[in-house]
Amino acid sequence: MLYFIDVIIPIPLKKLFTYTVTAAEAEFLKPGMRVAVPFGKSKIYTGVVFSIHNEAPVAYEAKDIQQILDEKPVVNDLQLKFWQWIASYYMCTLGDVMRAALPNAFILESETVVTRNAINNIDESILKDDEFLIFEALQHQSSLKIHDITNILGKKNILPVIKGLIEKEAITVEEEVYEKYKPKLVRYVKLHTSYTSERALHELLDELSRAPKQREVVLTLFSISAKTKKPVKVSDLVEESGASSSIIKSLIDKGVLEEYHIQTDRVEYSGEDTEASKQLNDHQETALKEIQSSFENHSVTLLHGVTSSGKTEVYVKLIEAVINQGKQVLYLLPEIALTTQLITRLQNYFGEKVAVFHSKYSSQERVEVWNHVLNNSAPALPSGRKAQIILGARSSIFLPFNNLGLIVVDEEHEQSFKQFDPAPRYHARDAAVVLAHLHGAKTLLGSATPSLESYYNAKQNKYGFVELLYRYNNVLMPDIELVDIKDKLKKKRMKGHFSDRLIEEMTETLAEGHQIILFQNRRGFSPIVECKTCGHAPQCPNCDVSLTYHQYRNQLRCHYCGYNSAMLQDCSACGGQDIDSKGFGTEQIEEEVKILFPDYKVARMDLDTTRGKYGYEKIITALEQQEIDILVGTQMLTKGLDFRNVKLVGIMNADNMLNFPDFRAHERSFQLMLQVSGRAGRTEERGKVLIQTYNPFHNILQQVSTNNYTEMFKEQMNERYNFKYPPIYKQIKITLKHKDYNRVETASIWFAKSLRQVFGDAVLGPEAPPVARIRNQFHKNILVKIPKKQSLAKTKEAIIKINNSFFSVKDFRSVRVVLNVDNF
DNA sequence: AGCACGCCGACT
DNA sequence: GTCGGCGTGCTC
Repeated sequence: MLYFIDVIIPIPLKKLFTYTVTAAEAEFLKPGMRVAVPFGKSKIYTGVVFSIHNEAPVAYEAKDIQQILDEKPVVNDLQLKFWQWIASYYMCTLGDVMRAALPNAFILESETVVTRNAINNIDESILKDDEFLIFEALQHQSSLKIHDITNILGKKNILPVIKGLIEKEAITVEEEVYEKYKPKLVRYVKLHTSYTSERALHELLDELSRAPKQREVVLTLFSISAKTKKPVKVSDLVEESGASSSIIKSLIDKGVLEEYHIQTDRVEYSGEDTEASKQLNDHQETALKEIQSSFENHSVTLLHGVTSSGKTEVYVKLIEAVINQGKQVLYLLPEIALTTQLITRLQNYFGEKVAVFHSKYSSQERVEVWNHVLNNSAPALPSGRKAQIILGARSSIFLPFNNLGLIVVDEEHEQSFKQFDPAPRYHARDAAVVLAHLHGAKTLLGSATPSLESYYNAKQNKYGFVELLYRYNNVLMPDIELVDIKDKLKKKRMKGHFSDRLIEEMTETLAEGHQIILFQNRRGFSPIVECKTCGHAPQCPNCDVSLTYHQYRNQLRCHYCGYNSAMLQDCSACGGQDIDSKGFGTEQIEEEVKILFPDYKVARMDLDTTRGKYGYEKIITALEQQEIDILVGTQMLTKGLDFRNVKLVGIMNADNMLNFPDFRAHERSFQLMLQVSGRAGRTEERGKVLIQTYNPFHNILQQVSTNNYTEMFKEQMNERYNFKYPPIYKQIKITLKHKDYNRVETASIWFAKSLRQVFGDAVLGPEAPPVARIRNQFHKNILVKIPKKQSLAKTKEAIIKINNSFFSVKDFRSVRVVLNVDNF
């Protein structure tokens, strides 16, 4: 009997690949184990075993696998099912899903290693110059990597050189696979066993009296281990004793100290003592009860809880109940809401049982979290299980859970749960619902401003629905005031971008010793730079957008491709000297505040100031410690931050969000404004929010100022219905990209025409997006709107069919096609 | 996606 | 003449 395995390869190809295995290998292998397999002419890839069978492929000869990489599956059966769902729902390949799901360090890649051919004695004179250089380098080093060779020769195309050397039998090449994950070892020291007796110890100390520094080290070692009663790290010893590591080394060499290594976690769980969860207030208690009873007949429940209503405490109670049943919990949050504030809070309750997983972790750290989750089925620590609660951003839905009991999706309305690039373009909230279903678990969606989709699902009784309408400690919702800046301008009551009302409120708030948050939904100093003489605005050379001025580096930057150049001194079109900045961003607001309130400390929070691992935390801590009086920032400010002393929130300009060209602009503006407003007055005193706008009678602004979610929902749903938008209709966006404009043009017209033959006028476009060229690629969008009663599966089938015939047209082959399901 | 193969322009 | 550009086709 012959044995074969079907393998998922991390490349965007539809098919699985079949390899031969021996009977013994077939016996050992299980789906979800990793294997290294040869692929193409020379590469070795990491594949995940999908199935083991006896059906020999007919059209080709299967290759042998190179080696098995795991003892036990690293991916479980539920995950493989989940991967398949993602691939089919979001129209991508299993390979795409594998790439996104596995920590990078699990996906090994081969490297070509060149070694000297030891058998033959080569006549060096037959070698060309480049060949000789490599040959000579190999006299000194036993092997070279492709990368090294590129460096030695200083040119790109080195393959002919290697080929030449192989032909002349001077070298051999091999593919080597490296395990990328290395456990972290920490160096410890202890006193050598021969000194354990009292007498030997005295002798040692006498002996060391002539080496005071070494004696000091030994004494410090005693004091540390007496204090902590734990093994002593070399790093601690160095720090405590102030001795250099060479002194420690000489003690080890002498045999006084003994060194050893212990494997440790890179990710330390700092949660110390577990604190009991808080007593819920009556409203929270009711909400908890309602959620629990809702779960009895709805596997998904939406919790609509106003800002500062204490949703987290309710989650904590639910989580407690689930982990007491020995099940796992996934707590999903948008990336930027994963702040130390929340992490510490949960660790205080659950200690080591909490593990955190997000994009700022290194790939080594991710492997550790992965393994903790994977091994969770086996009891680990007496105190409980490590990583039973995962607190993570969208990609944590891919962790190897084996018995989830509950998924909490907090800030459910956040758009950052949707991945846009690369494939799989999944929405973590929706995928989480499916994941929970696979585990027979419950899903709780929570938000102060639910997405229309979820609220609609709740209204349709597809989801359960629970409301929490009172703030913690019964603090009143902030008082929201709209300021008409058109009117203020007319009456000359604006100072820069600040109305007299805002300045008044700010002055008062600062005088009372409270803090202020100013929200400006745009980064950069001023979005557009324009020549006053000819009106020319500098453009990005790679994209169809104007460059943005960033004051802190005096740079012009492109927000799409990252292109940057120094700020121009004179206009590149007419040579005029007068260059003006139009519009405004966070940087300019910060500047103006500094001038208006010179005695107070101002800080800014946006993408530019929060780069780096702790950039974000620094600003948050500074605000908490009240080192900052006024914080100017973008979207980031809205994410679940809890500042006690902020009393005033100013929204500098509401109009630029409302006028955004997107069918969700109004919904988003509502969510954004209410979320920012929620930062005001979170303890005792009622907060104040000022919204500056040119159009105070805009329905959304009225709804924000009265905190009227239901009204907003009703009105927006009406529009969605009229214009056939989600959640009434489903939609799939098809984007075509190519560097040649005419090619995308004809290609997209062809594509849309074929779609129309099937779907009629449910097809929109092709249309050029607002930014028609990005990174030198021209874009065209086609939108397919799908009514509720039309089968989604059949629709996708039809699209795939059209896509396939598209690629059989020769001229279209080089056009990139991106399929985006639920592209919002 | 990579990567090889193959066919054309611009340079030591 | 070669080096290096990218169009085309294939990967078990």
